Amino acid sequence: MTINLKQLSKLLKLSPTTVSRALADYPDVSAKTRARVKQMAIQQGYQPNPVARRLQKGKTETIGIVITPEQNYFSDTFFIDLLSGISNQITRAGYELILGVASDEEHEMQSMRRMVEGKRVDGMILTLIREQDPRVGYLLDRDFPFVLYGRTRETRPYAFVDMDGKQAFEKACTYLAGLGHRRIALLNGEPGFMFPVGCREGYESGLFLSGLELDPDLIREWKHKDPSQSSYRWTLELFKNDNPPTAILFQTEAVNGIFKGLDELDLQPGKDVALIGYDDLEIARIHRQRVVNILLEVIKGEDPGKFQEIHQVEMVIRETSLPPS
Amino acid sequence: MTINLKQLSKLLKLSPTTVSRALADYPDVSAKTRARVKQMAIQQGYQPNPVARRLQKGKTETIGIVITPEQNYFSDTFFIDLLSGISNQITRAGYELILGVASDEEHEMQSMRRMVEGKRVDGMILTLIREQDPRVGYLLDRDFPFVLYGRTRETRPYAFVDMDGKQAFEKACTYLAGLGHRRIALLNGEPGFMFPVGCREGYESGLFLSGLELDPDLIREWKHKDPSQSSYRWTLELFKNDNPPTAILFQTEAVNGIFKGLDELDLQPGKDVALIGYDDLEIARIHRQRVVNILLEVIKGEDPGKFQEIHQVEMVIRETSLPPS
DNA sequence: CACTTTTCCCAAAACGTTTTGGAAAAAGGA
DNA sequence: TCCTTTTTCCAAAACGTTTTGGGAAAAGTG
Repeated sequence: MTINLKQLSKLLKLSPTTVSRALADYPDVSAKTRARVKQMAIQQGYQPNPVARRLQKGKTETIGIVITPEQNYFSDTFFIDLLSGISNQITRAGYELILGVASDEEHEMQSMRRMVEGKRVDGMILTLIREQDPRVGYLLDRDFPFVLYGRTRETRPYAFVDMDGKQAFEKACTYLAGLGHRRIALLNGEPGFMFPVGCREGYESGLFLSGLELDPDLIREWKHKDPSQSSYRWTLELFKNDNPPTAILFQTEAVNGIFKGLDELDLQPGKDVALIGYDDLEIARIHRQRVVNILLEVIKGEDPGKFQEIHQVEMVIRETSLPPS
Repeated sequence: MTINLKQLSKLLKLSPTTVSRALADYPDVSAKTRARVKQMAIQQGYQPNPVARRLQKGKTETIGIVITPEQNYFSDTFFIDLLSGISNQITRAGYELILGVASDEEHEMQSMRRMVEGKRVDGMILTLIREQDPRVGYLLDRDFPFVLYGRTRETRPYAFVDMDGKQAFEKACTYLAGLGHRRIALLNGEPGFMFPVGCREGYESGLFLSGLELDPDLIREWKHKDPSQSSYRWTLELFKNDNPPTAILFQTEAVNGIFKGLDELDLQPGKDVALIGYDDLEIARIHRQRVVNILLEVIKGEDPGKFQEIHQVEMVIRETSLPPS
C-alpha cells in the first residue's frame, strides 16, 4: 500500500537522492524531471515517512503542551478553545501537537520533563502561568524553546504573549473616576497565578492617577477553586461596608458571582453600581495564533527575547453610570 | 547534555549492541554487566531517542484522536474529561497522544487521514460516533487499528466501548410503568449520532413490555446544537398536550432545559411529573481506560472483533412518584 | 577546438536505535 | 585431554529519510 522513497525512485529510474531533492524543490534538479517526480509521487500516493525524516533532520516537528484541567479557573471551555487555536496553527505549519494532561503541578512538571528530556518535542507551550513558575526556570536552564501564554517573574529573557491587564484596569479605573466615582472596588483573582497581579497594579495606578486613596476594604480576591461562589460572597460582603463601592472592576471569571450577589442585594447594575469587566473572547484567538508562530520562530533559532508581546485589551463596560450623588 | 547509545557504550567499553540489550533485559547479557550498564545509564541520564527507536521498530508509539468541539452536544467538559482519561492511560503505556481539532466532519476526516496515511500514529480513538460514520469504513478498509467510544452501523467486526442506552431506557420505562405511569415521554437526542438510537429502542421496547401504546406526541428530540434550549422548548410543548405526560425519560444533556421548563410551568418534579435521567459521570472514567487498553491490544495484533463491550449503565432516578390519580 | 562554467544527477554517509547472525570464551561432559 | 554445550559479547545490517561532496555531461566562452 504505502510506497517509500526507494521504491518510488526505482519506479522513476532515478536515485533516491534526486527524488528527494526534486520533491524538496532543490534547484539542482531539472524542471522536467522534477515535474515527472512530483507527478509520480502524487500518483503513487507517496508521503515521506515522518519518523525517518525526523531522525535525519534531528527535529521532531512536534510541539508539546501540558494542560491541568483541575487548576483551570477560567471558563469550562478554556482549554478546548486554547487547543483549537493552537492545533490549527500547528497543523498548518506541518507540525504535530502532543498533549499531556496533569492533575497538579507536580505531574505537570513530570509530564513536561518527559517531553523535553525524552526529546519528544521541539518546543513547549505553557499556560496558566504562576507568579513563581518552576517550569520557566527549568526550560531556560536547558535552553529549550518555549513560549508562555501569560507571564511570570523571571529576569532572563523569554518569549511570551500576554494581555495588558495593568493598562486595561488602569484605564477603566481612571474612566470611572472621571465619571465621579470615588469608591471603586476591585474584585480580583487571588495571587499565585500571574494575571491578577497586573490587574491590581493597574487598579492601584488608576486610583493614584485620579487622586484617590486606596482602601483595602474595597479589594477582594476570589478563589481559583471556585470563582463564581467566592466572588458572589465577596460581592455581598463589599456592600456590608459602611461606605460601599459605587463601581466594581473585575475579570470575567467573577461576572456570574457578581451579578448573583447584586441581584440578591437588590442592587441594579448600571443604576446602583457601575460594572466594568475584563473579557478576552475575541482577541484570544489571535493571541493563540501568535503563541504558535512565535514558538516556531524560537525553534528556528530566533532570540526569544525578541518576542515579548503585551497585547492591549479592551475592558467591557457592562453597566456604567454616574455615581449616586 | 544528552548522551546517546554510542557514547554510553564507549563509556562502558562495551558495544552498542550489548548496552541496548542489557537495558532491554535480554537474557544473553550477564547479570553483572547488565547491572553495570543500567547504573551508568541512570548516572548519565541516558534515554533512548524515541525517534530512532520508532524508525527501527516501525512503530510510532503514538495514538491519535481528533476532537470536534463544535459538534459536541455533551457537557462543556466532555472532551477535556475524555482527553484526561485517555492521556493518563496512554502515558502509562509509554505511548504519546497526538491531538487534532477539527471544526466539522470534513476537517475531522482530513485530520485523521493525515495521521493515518502519514504514518504518524499506530492507532486511532474515535468518539462522537454518528449512525453513518465514514471514519469507520475508512479505517476498516485499510485495516488500521482503532477503537470507537460509541457504536455505529457497520457489519464488519470492529472494536468499541459503548454504554447500553437501550437496556437502561427499557428498564427505566418498565419501572415507571410499574409505578402506574401510562403517559411516559421521551426527550431524546436527535438521530444522526448513534447514542439516541439505542435509547429510543429501549424506550419503545419498555413500552411494549409494559403493554403501553407508543404515542408519537410523547417523543421529542432536542437539537445537538443547543440541547438546553431545545429541550426547554420541548418540555413546554409536551405539556400543551391535552393528555400530558406524567413522567419523562431523558439524557443528561437535556436536564437543565427540562428543569427550566417545568419551573416555568409550575410543575413540581417528583410531584407533578416523574423524571428519570441517564447519566454517566462515574462510569465514564472506566470506559475511557478500557478504550485505551483495547486499542493497545488491537495495535498488538489482537482481533478487534474480540473487543465489543457494551457496558451497563444506571439510570438516575431524579424525581419519581406515582402518577397523579 | 580547448577550456571554463553550468546543469543535472548520484553514491555514500549520517541520524540513533534494535535485530540478526554469528563468534570467542568459558564451562561441562566423557 | 578433547569435544560439546552454554554463556557472553559484538559487527553489520536495517529502518527511511536528508545532506554532503563530488562527478559526468552539456553548455558557454575565447
